[in-house]
Amino acid sequence: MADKGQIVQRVKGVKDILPVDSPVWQWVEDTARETFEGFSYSEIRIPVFERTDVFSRAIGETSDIVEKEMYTFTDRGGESLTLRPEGTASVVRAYVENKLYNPPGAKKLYYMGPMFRAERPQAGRYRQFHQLGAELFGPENPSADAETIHLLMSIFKNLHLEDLTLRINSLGCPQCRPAFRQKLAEYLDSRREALCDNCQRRIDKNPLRVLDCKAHGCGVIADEAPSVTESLCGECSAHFDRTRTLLAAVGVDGKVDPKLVRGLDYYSRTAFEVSSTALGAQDAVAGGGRYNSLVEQFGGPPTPAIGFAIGLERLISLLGNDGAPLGPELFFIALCPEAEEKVFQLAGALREEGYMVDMSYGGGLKSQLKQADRASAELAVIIGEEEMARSVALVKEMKSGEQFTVAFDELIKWLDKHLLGEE
RNA sequence: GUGAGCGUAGCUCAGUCGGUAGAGCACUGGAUUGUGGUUCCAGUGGUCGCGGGUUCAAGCCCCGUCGCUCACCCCA
Repeated sequence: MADKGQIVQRVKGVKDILPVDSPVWQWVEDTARETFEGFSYSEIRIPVFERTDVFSRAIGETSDIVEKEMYTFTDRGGESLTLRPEGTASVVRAYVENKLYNPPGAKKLYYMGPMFRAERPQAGRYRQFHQLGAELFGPENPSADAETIHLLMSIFKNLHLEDLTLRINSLGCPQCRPAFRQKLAEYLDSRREALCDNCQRRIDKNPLRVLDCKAHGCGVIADEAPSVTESLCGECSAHFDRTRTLLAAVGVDGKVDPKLVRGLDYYSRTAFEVSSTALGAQDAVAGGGRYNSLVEQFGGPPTPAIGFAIGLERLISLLGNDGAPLGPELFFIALCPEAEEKVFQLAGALREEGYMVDMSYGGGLKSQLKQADRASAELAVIIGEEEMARSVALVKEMKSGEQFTVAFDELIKWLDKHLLGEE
């Protein structure tokens, strides 16, 4: 089968997260978890694959994701399964299936993990990428919308990301959206010739998408198009205003953008997106919105919900890589077999004490010290024949070059004092 | 799915008109038989992505192919 000795390459569009990069990932994940906890969220771990219809039902049969970007396969039982292209559909499925709507009230869930979309890779776009998302089920009040957006912005703030743009919009509800859609379609039809080919097709299929088309001509037409904001019904309008008032109260300023339209079919009312000019063409770091009918679509009781997802690769590319991996506190060097046994014993004891300990696996003193240096160790602990004979270790401070002779029995106490300043 | 650019040492890259495969960093050894990180000296390291073609001769030109990157599309 496999060609012996041939290098196997990773699948197109996937990435290895290497040791140099993992500290940043861990920091982001830890910071996000802390922030979620501060907002009383609990983690939910959803499967990486689902029955295909979980996604086609939630995201919309005609969306690009479902039509051409899903990794779908048939399992041994002949069932169609799909690697999750996003998290919301699975969380909703799990919410309904596990009856998390009982006891009644708000349910706050977050998740993080890999997602899969068979797109052509590009800067900020991969076939396996990672999302970190949150879903709030239950409340319909604008306070839920504002809190969710505040949570999202708090995560960025805690990661010290400042230069981000938050745009918000209201897409209306089943009561007022059809009228707007109609009005927009009529306007666009009157300007049909000036639109790009793609948008001409969208006039009937999904006229809202024309609003965020990047083609220059379409942008001009979109600017003059009837605005969603003016077409909102009284309730939607009040909901949107209240959301913005509450956001202002926590110091979050989002730019109202009537042209913001989200790609997934399930959104209603509040929609938002966070982007960065530092990202290139794929400039959205996070996006989300309200989806009030999805739980019902999945067979649950009518339950309004709102959520967002953050793209981790994009977010991390904004952070830069100033996360130098931490070296061990101690690096043991043995110069003879007897010393090696002693090193095993001492290193074991110190690891139990909680010290970060590494050791060499052989070589001369010179080469082993070089290894300690390369590992960025703080202290090198050298034990050879001379030291064995005297029952002492030679402890070298790598940065200064200063050396100390410490009796084996005294080593832990000496280190506590030297490294931690404890008596 | 469409388009463009790029594939040379572990890494970053140079390679003129088609004429012997290069540099810096890294790595190994020595100066120093038990002392790293600085310095000096020496050395190892190549399927020039892969396959074909043109040519006396191809890293360089031509065709194909694979990969990477960026953009369109779409989205996080």
